Amino acid sequence: MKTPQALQMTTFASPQQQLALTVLYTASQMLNRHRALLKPHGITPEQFNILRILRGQKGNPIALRDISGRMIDRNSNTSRLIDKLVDKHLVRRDACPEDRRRVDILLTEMGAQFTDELANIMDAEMSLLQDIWSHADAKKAIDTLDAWNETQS
Amino acid sequence: MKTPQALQMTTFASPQQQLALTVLYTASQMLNRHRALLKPHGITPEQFNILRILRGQKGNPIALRDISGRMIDRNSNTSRLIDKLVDKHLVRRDACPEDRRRVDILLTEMGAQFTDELANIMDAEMSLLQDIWSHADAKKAIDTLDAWNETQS
DNA sequence: GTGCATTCTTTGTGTTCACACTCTTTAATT
DNA sequence: AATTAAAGAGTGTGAACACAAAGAATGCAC
Repeated sequence: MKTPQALQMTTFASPQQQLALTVLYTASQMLNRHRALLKPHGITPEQFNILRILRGQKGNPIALRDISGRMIDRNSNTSRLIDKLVDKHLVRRDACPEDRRRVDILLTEMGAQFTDELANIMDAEMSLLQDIWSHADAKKAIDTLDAWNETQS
Repeated sequence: MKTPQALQMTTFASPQQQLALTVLYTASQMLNRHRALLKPHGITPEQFNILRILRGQKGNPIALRDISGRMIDRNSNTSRLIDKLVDKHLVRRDACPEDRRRVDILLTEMGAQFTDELANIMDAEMSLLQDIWSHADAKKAIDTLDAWNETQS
């Protein structure tokens, strides 16, 4: 019973098509798992994604547009996600001196501490992957998926 | 430059972790692609997913509960998605004679024809995958991802 | 039969997303 | 310098989702 139950009943035209559905299914499950892990801390995976990007800046401000570029889902909703984080006092909005169109985003002290705690939890979860996937298999699968990603725009 | 731009700046703790992010990223891109393909026909990937399941039934009714089970995203919103399809006259809701808790879902004639047209478009898209992934690579990647899926509940 | 847990569907609420648009500010063109 | 084009951030709208709770129907224990 290797194939997930949700996809079992389907007959696949080709392994390629099956892989496409497996990727969609796996990503959905992963996101659910992350959501469940973060929920007790009152934050969503989408919001945590932004916190993680800001954490990588180590205190330096970053323009909102650069955050959008590094997000998994490029969306036009970064503003609204930042709103939520500002409401929770985890993040600060500053005017950018050089270009007044831009807005710099910065972790607050509280936000930095909060992000560190969550990062530990997520790192622990991520480290479990090493028991599931071998080094070589992971690299091989990355190459395969990236071959498709390259064809996109 | 094989790695997608959105993930380039990140330093990965391990290939395993990189694979996890690559899966999330790839799925997001795939869904965007499907959304763009279906949009001119006024339907979303989520709605088409249901139509495709119904098409597999070849005219036989199927309980709403079974549709939920076969969807990529198990959600509690199947009712509302069906609502949209009923509004478009693509699908019919019938009372289930044996168990009055259940609701049978059935493609209308118009829905069956509409689904066939869309299925052709999506099949054409899916067949492009064969130029990108080899038979063996696809199978290998499926095995890798399923190894993780098995660990989930 | 009566009571009670279970199954199945629906609905309320809040969040996130895509798409399209506006507004302000900067850059480019002439 | 004035006009036009482009970039960046925010917002209105509709769709989909998770979570939770409701309601109706079934099955089971007693």
